[in-house]
Amino acid sequence: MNPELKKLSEVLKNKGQSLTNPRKLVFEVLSSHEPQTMNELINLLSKSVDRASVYRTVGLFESLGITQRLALGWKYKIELSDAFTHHHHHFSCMKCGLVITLQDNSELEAGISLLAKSQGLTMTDHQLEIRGLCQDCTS
Amino acid sequence: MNPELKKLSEVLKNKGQSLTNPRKLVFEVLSSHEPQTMNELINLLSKSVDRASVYRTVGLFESLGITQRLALGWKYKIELSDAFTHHHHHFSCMKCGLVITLQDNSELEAGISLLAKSQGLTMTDHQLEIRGLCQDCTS
DNA sequence: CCAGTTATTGCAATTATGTCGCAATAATGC
DNA sequence: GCATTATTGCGACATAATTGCAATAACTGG
Repeated sequence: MNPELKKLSEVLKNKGQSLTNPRKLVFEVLSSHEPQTMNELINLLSKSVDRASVYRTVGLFESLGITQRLALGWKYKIELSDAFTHHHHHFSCMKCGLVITLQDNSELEAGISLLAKSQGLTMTDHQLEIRGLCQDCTS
Repeated sequence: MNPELKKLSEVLKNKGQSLTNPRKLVFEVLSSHEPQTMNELINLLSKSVDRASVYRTVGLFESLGITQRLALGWKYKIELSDAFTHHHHHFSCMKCGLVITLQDNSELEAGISLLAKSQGLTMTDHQLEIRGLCQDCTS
């Protein structure tokens, strides 16, 4: 079992949840692709997992902090949370829909933490989306 | 006519669009409330505006840059864009659902612009959501 | 490693959300 | 005001998401 899957298995066990086949499959798709819309997930898994189970699995994963939901462009998408990938932000091209993952930037991160702290808020998580035009669409 | 509405009227006229009653009403609800989900909008306006028109109006507003769509918590919500309010970010409490508007912070903004520029991307817009626990839910 | 127990799945039905065509209506320019 | 044109509301449709329940798969202790 690959290390990522092992981690998933542990997280699930810790919360009293079982590692089922549908859950493995959803996790694998999320591990190996860009952020997915629900429909993309459902289509990719259509032969092996039922629609309803994809919804239930994503719901579970979200409640356990395994995945997070982002608004990118006009649709919401699902991706693994920071514990399973490294923290990053996104750019979406509003013309062609391209999504680009942006490298972490420690100064920016520090600024964001500070902003939360200054308001007495406990930050568990954050997401930044930059919208605009990608290089191809700019020219 | 209040100054905000006047501005709306001008923007619409500039783009060859008319200022209709449904559009005024949708705009007024957005002006006077926190970011709204589509359903909140539809329910608040159910006596005066048809569902389909709310969708069409929000679509129009988005395409004209009057409103923008945000992912807050688990749902996407609609709010007036920066031209009609001042630029800001959001905090969402993942326990009670409270949404807090965070003051603009010029250093943070500069960092975000820089990040986009360094990748050769043209930024038209961005949104930051900080998630966590509000003061009440922390204690 | 097997059987019993319990959680999870797949399926079908249902509900919620979003879109579309079209006749009736309201807004704009003159 | 009146004619012209865009917009609305309505009903029908399409898509997305949720639910109940019987069948099935995963976990536990022996």
